[in-house]
Amino acid sequence: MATMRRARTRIQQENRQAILAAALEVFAAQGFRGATLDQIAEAAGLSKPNLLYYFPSKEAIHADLLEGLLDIWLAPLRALDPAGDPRTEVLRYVRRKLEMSREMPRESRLFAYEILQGAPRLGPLLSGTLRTLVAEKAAVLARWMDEGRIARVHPVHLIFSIWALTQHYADFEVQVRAVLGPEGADPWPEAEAFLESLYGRLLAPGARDALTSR
Amino acid sequence: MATMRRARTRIQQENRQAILAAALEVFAAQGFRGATLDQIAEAAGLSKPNLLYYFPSKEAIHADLLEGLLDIWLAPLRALDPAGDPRTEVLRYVRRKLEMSREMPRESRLFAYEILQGAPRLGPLLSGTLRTLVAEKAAVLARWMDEGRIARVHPVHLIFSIWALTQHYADFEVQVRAVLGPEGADPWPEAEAFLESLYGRLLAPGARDALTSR
DNA sequence: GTCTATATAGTGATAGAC
DNA sequence: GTCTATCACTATATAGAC
Repeated sequence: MATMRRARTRIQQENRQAILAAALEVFAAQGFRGATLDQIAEAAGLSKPNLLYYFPSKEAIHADLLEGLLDIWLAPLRALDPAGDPRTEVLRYVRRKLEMSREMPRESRLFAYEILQGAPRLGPLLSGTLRTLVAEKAAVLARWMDEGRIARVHPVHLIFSIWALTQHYADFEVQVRAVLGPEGADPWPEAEAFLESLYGRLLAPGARDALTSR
Repeated sequence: MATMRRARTRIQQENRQAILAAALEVFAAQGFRGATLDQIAEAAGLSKPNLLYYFPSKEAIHADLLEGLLDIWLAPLRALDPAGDPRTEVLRYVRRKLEMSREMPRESRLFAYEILQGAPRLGPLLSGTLRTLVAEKAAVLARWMDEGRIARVHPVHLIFSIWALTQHYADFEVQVRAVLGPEGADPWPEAEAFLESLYGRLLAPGARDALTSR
């Protein structure tokens, strides 16, 4: 009757989750090639052969992790509401995306490794799902610009900028902390304040570029 | 009399350069662990043992590449002139940094892999050289803000934002191109225009945040 | 200086006892 | 289902002929 999950027992489900959690940790720290099954098995508290009882290969574990990631990653952009107030919506998107970097830095790095390598696994999803979603939301932004409700900038690059700025704090966290120093303040609230200023000023409807002497 | 370089003959110098160029290509594409000596040797047009005649190990090649990189990478920030016009200086910095991403995407990715991994090799330089330089230039920016010549934002995060935005176009180029699509315009001029708008508006002295309904 | 051949270590994956 | 032992393969690095 009920559709059965592949993993039947409680222990099996827990072990699968433990493996995925361990693998996320290791892949995010070292990348796919840098990670070894030994490390993952130890972090998961299992023997290597036992780990391979749950997943057929290292590749399969990695694929499992990536599979759901893009959807989670894009949820904040999906939530951008065409019926909402433009600046509120954009600023909320920025805040949510930054929050995800703070709460899920390992997922961010897993994603960063994948893109850096040329997206061998989720390449098709980038040209498919991702491209479609960005086109849709860029159209919403463009409409808001047409209506004069936010300043006019290239909407797709606006989205790129939000990705770059928010993910930077997760992916380059080591550098951020090295520069701020051991006594440095918590970077996250500073980052949030900075990004709010930045996008507040960028999108203010009356905004015009400062004179640039090129 | 003349201080001799270690590599004496012309061929040796050329081979060394060929190896470094090949290694940059491979490391930037696959990361340190993902790269193999076979790939590097083939790209350099040498046999693997011959390659190891020039460098004692894979690690040594990688170290050699990283060694000079930080200085090159930070040259544009070093060039920020405290005596110049604030907005001109910042916008020039942004343009130079973006140009470096366009002209040296492999170096950018080599650097990105290193930071993602937790900067195991150039960690000390980040807390030393880099931190000092950023502190110095942040002080310049802060002075300009005190004088009301550019708008007040957190100067260090301002620098972070320039790094994040410019390097994004090199490190995540695959994603940028996937989203823009096969027919998409050349992203680089678009990126330059976008970044000029963004920093022009962010730094305009009279700029105030748009009202944000949090 | 450059090659062929090979030593050595590490890693993904499997066999088979329990 | 889980373990010990091990295979097969790959990759770094070296030895020694030329």
